[in-house]
Amino acid sequence: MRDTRTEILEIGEMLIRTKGYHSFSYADIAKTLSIKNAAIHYHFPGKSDLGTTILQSLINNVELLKETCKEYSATDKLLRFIEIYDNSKMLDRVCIMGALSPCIDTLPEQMQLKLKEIAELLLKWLNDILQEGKKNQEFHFNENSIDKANLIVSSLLASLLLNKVLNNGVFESIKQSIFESVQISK
Amino acid sequence: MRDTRTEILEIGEMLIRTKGYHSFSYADIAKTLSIKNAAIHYHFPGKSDLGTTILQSLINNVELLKETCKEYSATDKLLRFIEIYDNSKMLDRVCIMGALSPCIDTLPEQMQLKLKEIAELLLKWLNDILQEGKKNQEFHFNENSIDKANLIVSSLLASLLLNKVLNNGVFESIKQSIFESVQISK
DNA sequence: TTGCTTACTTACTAATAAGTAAGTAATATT
DNA sequence: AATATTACTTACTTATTAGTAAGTAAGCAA
Repeated sequence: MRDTRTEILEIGEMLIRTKGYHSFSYADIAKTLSIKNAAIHYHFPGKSDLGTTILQSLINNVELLKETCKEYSATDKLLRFIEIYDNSKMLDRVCIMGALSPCIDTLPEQMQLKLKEIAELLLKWLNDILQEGKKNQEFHFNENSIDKANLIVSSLLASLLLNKVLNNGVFESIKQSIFESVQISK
Repeated sequence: MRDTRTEILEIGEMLIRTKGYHSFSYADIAKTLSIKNAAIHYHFPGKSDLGTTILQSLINNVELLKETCKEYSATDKLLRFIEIYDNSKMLDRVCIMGALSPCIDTLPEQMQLKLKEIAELLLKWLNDILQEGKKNQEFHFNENSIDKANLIVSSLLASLLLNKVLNNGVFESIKQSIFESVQISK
Protein backbone atom coordinates (compact mmCIF):
# COMPACT_ATOMS: atom_id res chain seq x y z
CA MET A 1 0.00 0.00 0.00
CA ARG A 2 1.31 3.35 -1.14
CA ASP A 3 1.79 6.44 0.95
CA THR A 4 -0.91 9.01 0.13
CA ARG A 5 1.37 12.01 0.54
CA THR A 6 3.84 10.59 -1.96
CA GLU A 7 1.08 9.72 -4.38
CA ILE A 8 -0.30 13.25 -4.18
CA LEU A 9 3.16 14.58 -5.03
CA GLU A 10 3.56 12.24 -7.99
CA ILE A 11 0.12 12.93 -9.42
CA GLY A 12 0.63 16.64 -8.84
CA GLU A 13 3.88 16.57 -10.76
CA MET A 14 2.27 14.65 -13.58
CA LEU A 15 -0.61 17.14 -13.74
CA ILE A 16 1.73 20.15 -13.75
CA ARG A 17 3.66 18.63 -16.62
CA THR A 18 0.67 17.54 -18.67
CA LYS A 19 -1.88 20.29 -17.97
CA GLY A 20 0.02 23.09 -16.23
CA TYR A 21 -0.08 24.49 -12.70
CA HIS A 22 -3.21 26.57 -13.21
CA SER A 23 -5.13 23.91 -15.08
CA PHE A 24 -5.26 21.23 -12.42
CA SER A 25 -7.21 21.30 -9.20
CA TYR A 26 -7.19 19.46 -5.91
CA ALA A 27 -10.33 17.77 -7.24
CA ASP A 28 -8.29 16.17 -10.07
CA ILE A 29 -5.90 14.61 -7.59
CA ALA A 30 -8.70 13.62 -5.21
CA LYS A 31 -10.61 11.84 -7.97
CA THR A 32 -7.53 9.91 -9.10
CA LEU A 33 -6.79 8.72 -5.57
CA SER A 34 -10.44 8.22 -4.59
CA ILE A 35 -10.06 10.47 -1.58
CA LYS A 36 -11.74 13.73 -0.69
CA ASN A 37 -10.57 17.17 -1.60
CA ALA A 38 -9.89 18.10 1.99
CA ALA A 39 -7.51 15.15 2.45
CA ILE A 40 -5.09 16.91 0.14
CA HIS A 41 -5.41 20.12 2.12
CA TYR A 42 -4.47 18.05 5.16
CA HIS A 43 -1.13 17.11 3.57
CA PHE A 44 -0.61 20.38 1.69
CA PRO A 45 -2.63 23.25 3.20
CA GLY A 46 -2.35 25.40 0.10
CA LYS A 47 -1.80 24.65 -3.56
CA SER A 48 1.45 26.60 -3.37
CA ASP A 49 2.71 24.25 -0.62
CA LEU A 50 2.07 21.33 -2.94
CA GLY A 51 3.71 23.08 -5.87
CA THR A 52 6.75 24.11 -3.86
CA THR A 53 7.21 20.62 -2.43
CA ILE A 54 7.01 19.10 -5.91
CA LEU A 55 9.71 21.49 -7.15
CA GLN A 56 11.91 20.77 -4.13
CA SER A 57 11.65 17.04 -4.74
CA LEU A 58 12.71 17.56 -8.35
CA ILE A 59 15.73 19.50 -7.12
CA ASN A 60 16.54 16.61 -4.77
CA ASN A 61 16.26 14.15 -7.65
CA VAL A 62 18.75 16.12 -9.76
CA GLU A 63 21.17 16.44 -6.83
CA LEU A 64 20.90 12.68 -6.31
CA LEU A 65 21.50 11.94 -9.99
CA LYS A 66 24.48 14.28 -9.95
CA GLU A 67 25.90 12.40 -6.99
CA THR A 68 25.28 9.04 -8.69
CA CYS A 69 27.19 10.18 -11.79
CA LYS A 70 30.10 11.59 -9.82
CA GLU A 71 32.66 9.06 -11.05
CA TYR A 72 31.30 8.66 -14.59
CA SER A 73 33.14 9.93 -17.66
CA ALA A 74 31.98 13.29 -19.00
CA THR A 75 30.37 11.48 -21.92
CA ASP A 76 28.35 9.23 -19.62
CA LYS A 77 27.40 12.20 -17.46
CA LEU A 78 26.10 13.98 -20.56
CA LEU A 79 24.15 10.87 -21.53
CA ARG A 80 22.56 10.71 -18.09
CA PHE A 81 21.78 14.41 -18.26
CA ILE A 82 20.01 13.97 -21.58
CA GLU A 83 18.22 10.92 -20.18
CA ILE A 84 16.20 13.31 -18.02
CA TYR A 85 14.63 14.61 -21.20
CA ASP A 86 14.46 11.16 -22.82
CA ASN A 87 12.25 10.05 -19.96
CA SER A 88 9.97 13.03 -20.39
CA LYS A 89 9.74 12.36 -24.11
CA MET A 90 8.84 8.71 -23.53
CA LEU A 91 5.97 9.70 -21.24
CA ASP A 92 4.87 12.45 -23.68
CA ARG A 93 5.47 15.05 -21.01
CA VAL A 94 7.37 18.30 -21.07
CA CYS A 95 10.11 19.08 -18.56
CA ILE A 96 9.30 21.18 -15.53
CA MET A 97 11.00 24.25 -16.97
CA GLY A 98 8.95 23.91 -20.14
CA ALA A 99 5.77 23.50 -18.13
CA LEU A 100 6.21 26.37 -15.68
CA SER A 101 8.50 29.01 -17.16
CA PRO A 102 5.93 30.50 -19.57
CA CYS A 103 3.71 31.51 -16.66
CA ILE A 104 6.39 32.07 -14.02
CA ASP A 105 4.99 35.52 -13.19
CA THR A 106 1.68 33.95 -12.16
CA LEU A 107 3.23 31.38 -9.80
CA PRO A 108 3.48 31.75 -6.02
CA GLU A 109 6.76 33.42 -5.11
CA GLN A 110 8.20 30.31 -3.45
CA MET A 111 7.64 28.35 -6.64
CA GLN A 112 9.28 31.08 -8.72
CA LEU A 113 12.39 30.81 -6.54
CA LYS A 114 12.48 27.01 -6.72
CA LEU A 115 12.11 27.15 -10.49
CA LYS A 116 15.06 29.52 -10.70
CA GLU A 117 16.99 27.12 -8.49
CA ILE A 118 16.26 24.24 -10.87
CA ALA A 119 17.32 26.26 -13.91
CA GLU A 120 20.57 27.29 -12.27
CA LEU A 121 21.26 23.78 -10.99
CA LEU A 122 20.81 22.20 -14.43
CA LEU A 123 22.81 24.84 -16.28
CA LYS A 124 25.64 24.72 -13.77
CA TRP A 125 25.81 20.94 -13.81
CA LEU A 126 25.80 20.81 -17.61
CA ASN A 127 28.45 23.51 -17.74
CA ASP A 128 30.65 21.45 -15.39
CA ILE A 129 30.16 18.37 -17.56
CA LEU A 130 31.09 20.27 -20.72
CA GLN A 131 34.20 21.82 -19.16
CA GLU A 132 35.36 18.47 -17.81
CA GLY A 133 34.79 16.79 -21.18
CA LYS A 134 36.62 19.51 -23.04
CA LYS A 135 39.54 19.46 -20.64
CA ASN A 136 40.11 15.72 -20.93
CA GLN A 137 39.52 15.67 -24.70
CA GLU A 138 36.27 13.71 -24.61
CA PHE A 139 34.43 16.64 -26.20
CA HIS A 140 35.57 19.02 -28.90
CA PHE A 141 33.98 22.43 -29.33
CA ASN A 142 35.10 26.03 -29.65
CA GLU A 143 32.32 28.07 -28.02
CA ASN A 144 32.58 28.85 -24.33
CA SER A 145 30.92 26.21 -22.22
CA ILE A 146 28.27 28.48 -20.69
CA ASP A 147 26.93 29.42 -24.13
CA LYS A 148 27.01 25.76 -25.09
CA ALA A 149 25.13 24.73 -21.93
CA ASN A 150 22.51 27.39 -22.64
CA LEU A 151 22.08 26.11 -26.16
CA ILE A 152 21.79 22.46 -25.14
CA VAL A 153 19.31 23.04 -22.32
CA SER A 154 17.25 25.39 -24.48
CA SER A 155 17.03 23.04 -27.39
CA LEU A 156 16.19 19.99 -25.26
CA LEU A 157 13.51 21.90 -23.41
CA ALA A 158 11.94 23.30 -26.56
CA SER A 159 12.12 20.08 -28.53
CA LEU A 160 9.84 18.48 -25.93
CA LEU A 161 7.41 21.35 -26.42
CA LEU A 162 7.56 21.22 -30.22
CA ASN A 163 7.19 17.47 -30.06
CA LYS A 164 3.86 17.84 -28.27
CA VAL A 165 2.62 20.20 -30.97
CA LEU A 166 3.93 18.45 -34.07
CA ASN A 167 4.59 14.88 -32.97
CA ASN A 168 7.48 14.79 -35.41
CA GLY A 169 11.05 13.65 -34.92
CA VAL A 170 12.23 16.99 -33.54
CA PHE A 171 13.46 15.57 -30.24
CA GLU A 172 15.64 12.91 -31.87
CA SER A 173 16.87 15.45 -34.40
CA ILE A 174 17.92 17.82 -31.61
CA LYS A 175 19.62 15.06 -29.64
CA GLN A 176 21.66 14.12 -32.69
CA SER A 177 22.66 17.75 -33.21
CA ILE A 178 23.87 17.94 -29.61
CA PHE A 179 26.08 14.86 -29.93
CA GLU A 180 27.51 16.15 -33.19
CA SER A 181 28.15 19.57 -31.71
CA VAL A 182 30.48 18.14 -29.06
CA GLN A 183 31.85 15.55 -31.47
CA ILE A 184 31.03 12.34 -29.70
CA SER A 185 29.65 9.62 -31.93
CA LYS A 186 26.96 7.71 -29.96
CA MET B 1 -10.58 56.35 -30.73
CA ARG B 2 -9.66 52.66 -30.94
CA ASP B 3 -11.81 49.77 -32.06
CA THR B 4 -12.90 47.68 -29.07
CA ARG B 5 -12.74 44.37 -30.88
CA THR B 6 -9.15 45.00 -31.93
CA GLU B 7 -8.20 46.09 -28.43
CA ILE B 8 -9.71 42.92 -26.96
CA LEU B 9 -7.59 40.87 -29.37
CA GLU B 10 -4.41 42.74 -28.50
CA ILE B 11 -4.95 42.56 -24.75
CA GLY B 12 -5.93 38.91 -25.06
CA GLU B 13 -2.71 38.14 -26.92
CA MET B 14 -0.69 39.99 -24.32
CA LEU B 15 -2.39 38.10 -21.51
CA ILE B 16 -1.87 34.71 -23.16
CA ARG B 17 1.81 35.48 -23.57
CA THR B 18 2.38 36.89 -20.09
CA LYS B 19 0.01 34.79 -17.96
CA GLY B 20 -1.12 31.90 -20.14
CA TYR B 21 -4.47 30.95 -21.66
CA HIS B 22 -5.92 29.45 -18.49
CA SER B 23 -4.70 32.23 -16.21
CA PHE B 24 -6.51 35.15 -17.73
CA SER B 25 -10.21 35.83 -17.66
CA TYR B 26 -12.67 38.01 -19.51
CA ALA B 27 -12.67 40.11 -16.33
CA ASP B 28 -8.97 40.93 -16.84
CA ILE B 29 -9.67 42.29 -20.30
CA ALA B 30 -12.84 44.06 -19.20
CA LYS B 31 -11.02 45.85 -16.37
CA THR B 32 -8.22 46.99 -18.68
CA LEU B 33 -10.67 48.42 -21.20
CA SER B 34 -13.14 49.73 -18.61
CA ILE B 35 -15.98 47.84 -20.18
CA LYS B 36 -18.18 45.09 -18.82
CA ASN B 37 -17.51 41.40 -19.01
CA ALA B 38 -20.47 40.77 -21.28
CA ALA B 39 -19.16 43.23 -23.86
CA ILE B 40 -16.38 40.78 -24.60
CA HIS B 41 -18.85 37.95 -24.95
CA TYR B 42 -20.63 40.12 -27.50
CA HIS B 43 -17.51 40.24 -29.69
CA PHE B 44 -16.28 36.73 -28.84
CA PRO B 45 -19.10 34.48 -27.54
CA GLY B 46 -16.71 31.97 -25.99
CA LYS B 47 -13.15 32.18 -24.73
CA SER B 48 -12.15 29.67 -27.40
CA ASP B 49 -13.47 32.03 -30.10
CA LEU B 50 -11.21 34.73 -28.73
CA GLY B 51 -8.24 32.36 -28.48
CA THR B 52 -8.74 31.02 -31.98
CA THR B 53 -9.07 34.49 -33.48
CA ILE B 54 -5.87 35.61 -31.74
CA LEU B 55 -3.99 32.63 -33.17
CA GLN B 56 -5.41 33.25 -36.65
CA SER B 57 -4.28 36.87 -36.53
CA LEU B 58 -0.78 35.73 -35.58
CA ILE B 59 -0.78 33.40 -38.57
CA ASN B 60 -1.84 36.31 -40.75
CA ASN B 61 0.99 38.45 -39.38
CA VAL B 62 3.59 35.81 -40.23
CA GLU B 63 2.16 35.35 -43.73
CA LEU B 64 2.31 39.11 -44.17
CA LEU B 65 5.91 39.31 -42.93
CA LYS B 66 6.83 36.45 -45.25
CA GLU B 67 5.33 38.37 -48.16
CA THR B 68 7.16 41.54 -47.16
CA CYS B 69 10.51 39.71 -47.14
CA LYS B 70 9.91 38.00 -50.47
CA GLU B 71 12.67 39.84 -52.32
CA TYR B 72 15.15 40.08 -49.44
CA SER B 73 18.42 38.14 -49.33
CA ALA B 74 18.36 34.94 -47.26
CA THR B 75 20.46 36.69 -44.62
CA ASP B 76 17.96 39.53 -44.32
CA LYS B 77 15.08 37.06 -44.25
CA LEU B 78 16.77 35.23 -41.37
CA LEU B 79 17.28 38.53 -39.56
CA ARG B 80 13.60 39.38 -39.95
CA PHE B 81 12.67 35.90 -38.77
CA ILE B 82 14.76 36.30 -35.63
CA GLU B 83 13.31 39.79 -35.14
CA ILE B 84 10.01 38.09 -34.23
CA TYR B 85 11.76 36.78 -31.13
CA ASP B 86 13.73 39.99 -30.56
CA ASN B 87 10.44 41.83 -30.24
CA SER B 88 9.15 39.30 -27.72
CA LYS B 89 12.36 39.60 -25.73
CA MET B 90 12.13 43.38 -25.67
CA LEU B 91 8.62 43.23 -24.24
CA ASP B 92 9.66 40.50 -21.78
CA ARG B 93 7.14 38.15 -23.34
CA VAL B 94 7.47 34.60 -24.57
CA CYS B 95 6.47 33.59 -28.08
CA ILE B 96 3.07 32.06 -28.67
CA MET B 97 4.52 28.55 -29.05
CA GLY B 98 6.33 28.92 -25.75
CA ALA B 99 3.18 30.16 -24.08
CA LEU B 100 0.72 27.56 -25.36
CA SER B 101 2.56 24.39 -26.28
CA PRO B 102 3.12 23.15 -22.70
CA CYS B 103 -0.63 22.93 -22.14
CA ILE B 104 -1.72 22.17 -25.70
CA ASP B 105 -3.78 19.16 -24.53
CA THR B 106 -5.92 21.46 -22.38
CA LEU B 107 -6.71 23.92 -25.18
CA PRO B 108 -9.91 23.96 -27.25
CA GLU B 109 -9.45 21.79 -30.33
CA GLN B 110 -9.61 24.74 -32.73
CA MET B 111 -6.74 26.39 -30.87
CA GLN B 112 -4.70 23.19 -30.95
CA LEU B 113 -5.05 23.08 -34.73
CA LYS B 114 -4.12 26.75 -35.15
CA LEU B 115 -1.07 26.26 -32.93
CA LYS B 116 0.05 23.35 -35.09
CA GLU B 117 -0.47 25.57 -38.11
CA ILE B 118 1.78 28.25 -36.63
CA ALA B 119 4.51 25.73 -35.78
CA GLU B 120 4.45 24.28 -39.29
CA LEU B 121 4.36 27.71 -40.89
CA LEU B 122 7.40 28.97 -38.97
CA LEU B 123 9.44 25.79 -39.47
CA LYS B 124 8.64 25.63 -43.16
CA TRP B 125 9.50 29.28 -43.72
CA LEU B 126 12.79 28.97 -41.83
CA ASN B 127 13.63 25.81 -43.73
CA ASP B 128 13.04 27.64 -47.02
CA ILE B 129 15.28 30.50 -45.86
CA LEU B 130 18.06 28.11 -44.86
CA GLN B 131 17.90 26.18 -48.14
CA GLU B 132 17.95 29.37 -50.17
CA GLY B 133 20.90 30.73 -48.21
CA LYS B 134 22.83 27.51 -48.55
CA LYS B 135 22.16 27.27 -52.26
CA ASN B 136 23.40 30.77 -53.01
CA GLN B 137 26.37 30.51 -50.63
CA GLU B 138 25.12 33.06 -48.10
CA PHE B 139 25.07 30.38 -45.40
CA HIS B 140 27.46 27.52 -44.76
CA PHE B 141 26.41 24.46 -42.78
CA ASN B 142 26.52 20.69 -43.18
CA GLU B 143 23.40 19.42 -41.39
CA ASN B 144 20.21 19.05 -43.37
CA SER B 145 18.13 22.19 -43.31
CA ILE B 146 15.11 20.66 -41.53
CA ASP B 147 17.25 19.62 -38.55
CA LYS B 148 18.80 23.07 -38.55
CA ALA B 149 15.41 24.79 -38.65
CA ASN B 150 14.24 22.62 -35.74
CA LEU B 151 17.32 23.56 -33.75
CA ILE B 152 17.03 27.28 -34.41
CA VAL B 153 13.31 27.52 -33.64
CA SER B 154 13.73 25.39 -30.53
CA SER B 155 16.58 27.40 -29.15
CA LEU B 156 14.95 30.77 -29.84
CA LEU B 157 11.70 29.64 -28.26
CA ALA B 158 13.40 28.22 -25.18
CA SER B 159 15.79 31.11 -24.70
CA LEU B 160 12.79 33.40 -24.23
CA LEU B 161 11.49 31.01 -21.57
CA LEU B 162 14.85 30.70 -19.82
CA ASN B 163 15.27 34.43 -20.00
CA LYS B 164 12.06 34.92 -18.00
CA VAL B 165 13.36 32.56 -15.32
CA LEU B 166 16.97 33.66 -15.09
CA ASN B 167 17.02 37.12 -16.62
CA ASN B 168 20.51 36.39 -17.88
CA GLY B 169 22.00 36.86 -21.32
CA VAL B 170 20.76 33.53 -22.63
CA PHE B 171 18.76 35.05 -25.51
CA GLU B 172 21.71 37.02 -26.85
CA SER B 173 23.99 34.02 -26.36
CA ILE B 174 21.63 31.82 -28.39
CA LYS B 175 21.28 34.41 -31.14
CA GLN B 176 25.06 34.60 -31.47
CA SER B 177 25.24 30.78 -31.67
CA ILE B 178 22.71 30.78 -34.49
CA PHE B 179 24.62 33.32 -36.56
CA GLU B 180 27.85 31.42 -36.02
CA SER B 181 26.23 28.12 -36.93
CA VAL B 182 25.33 29.37 -40.40
CA GLN B 183 28.54 31.35 -40.66
CA ILE B 184 27.29 34.81 -41.20
CA SER B 185 29.10 37.48 -39.26
CA LYS B 186 26.55 40.13 -38.13
C1' DT C 1 -41.07 58.22 -38.01
C1' DT C 2 -40.71 53.62 -37.67
C1' DG C 3 -37.94 49.84 -37.42
C1' DC C 4 -33.43 47.55 -37.43
C1' DT C 5 -28.63 46.98 -36.23
C1' DT C 6 -24.61 47.85 -33.40
C1' DA C 7 -22.38 47.95 -29.21
C1' DC C 8 -22.87 47.70 -25.36
C1' DT C 9 -24.83 47.33 -19.72
C1' DT C 10 -27.38 45.19 -15.97
C1' DA C 11 -28.31 41.38 -13.63
C1' DC C 12 -28.21 36.90 -13.42
C1' DT C 13 -26.80 31.47 -13.37
C1' DA C 14 -24.25 27.29 -12.89
C1' DA C 15 -19.89 25.35 -12.27
C1' DT C 16 -15.69 25.09 -10.23
C1' DA C 17 -11.92 26.88 -7.50
C1' DA C 18 -9.23 26.99 -3.13
C1' DG C 19 -9.73 26.74 1.48
C1' DT C 20 -11.65 25.73 6.40
C1' DA C 21 -13.94 24.05 10.64
C1' DA C 22 -15.59 20.31 12.99
C1' DG C 23 -16.04 15.60 13.56
C1' DT C 24 -14.35 10.56 13.46
C1' DA C 25 -12.02 6.14 13.40
C1' DA C 26 -7.70 3.92 13.86
C1' DT C 27 -3.30 3.84 15.65
C1' DA C 28 0.47 5.13 18.75
C1' DT C 29 2.14 6.93 23.28
C1' DT C 30 2.26 7.30 28.30
C1' DA D 1 -6.83 2.57 30.43
C1' DA D 2 -6.55 7.30 29.15
C1' DT D 3 -4.74 10.56 26.00
C1' DA D 4 -2.88 12.31 21.91
C1' DT D 5 -1.78 12.08 17.15
C1' DT D 6 -2.54 10.77 12.36
C1' DA D 7 -5.18 10.61 8.41
C1' DC D 8 -8.71 11.36 6.92
C1' DT D 9 -14.45 12.73 5.80
C1' DT D 10 -18.45 15.73 5.95
C1' DA D 11 -20.18 19.87 5.18
C1' DC D 12 -19.44 24.28 4.44
C1' DT D 13 -17.82 29.23 2.64
C1' DT D 14 -16.15 32.61 -0.41
C1' DA D 15 -14.38 33.90 -4.77
C1' DT D 16 -14.02 33.52 -9.45
C1' DT D 17 -15.08 31.50 -13.67
C1' DA D 18 -17.44 31.32 -18.35
C1' DG D 19 -21.59 32.21 -20.09
C1' DT D 20 -26.53 34.12 -20.92
C1' DA D 21 -30.93 36.68 -21.17
C1' DA D 22 -32.98 40.90 -21.29
C1' DG D 23 -32.78 45.62 -21.73
C1' DT D 24 -31.02 50.20 -23.72
C1' DA D 25 -29.09 54.17 -26.12
C1' DA D 26 -27.23 55.78 -30.41
C1' DG D 27 -27.03 55.72 -35.20
C1' DC D 28 -28.58 54.39 -39.80
C1' DA D 29 -32.01 52.91 -43.38
C1' DA D 30 -36.74 52.68 -45.62
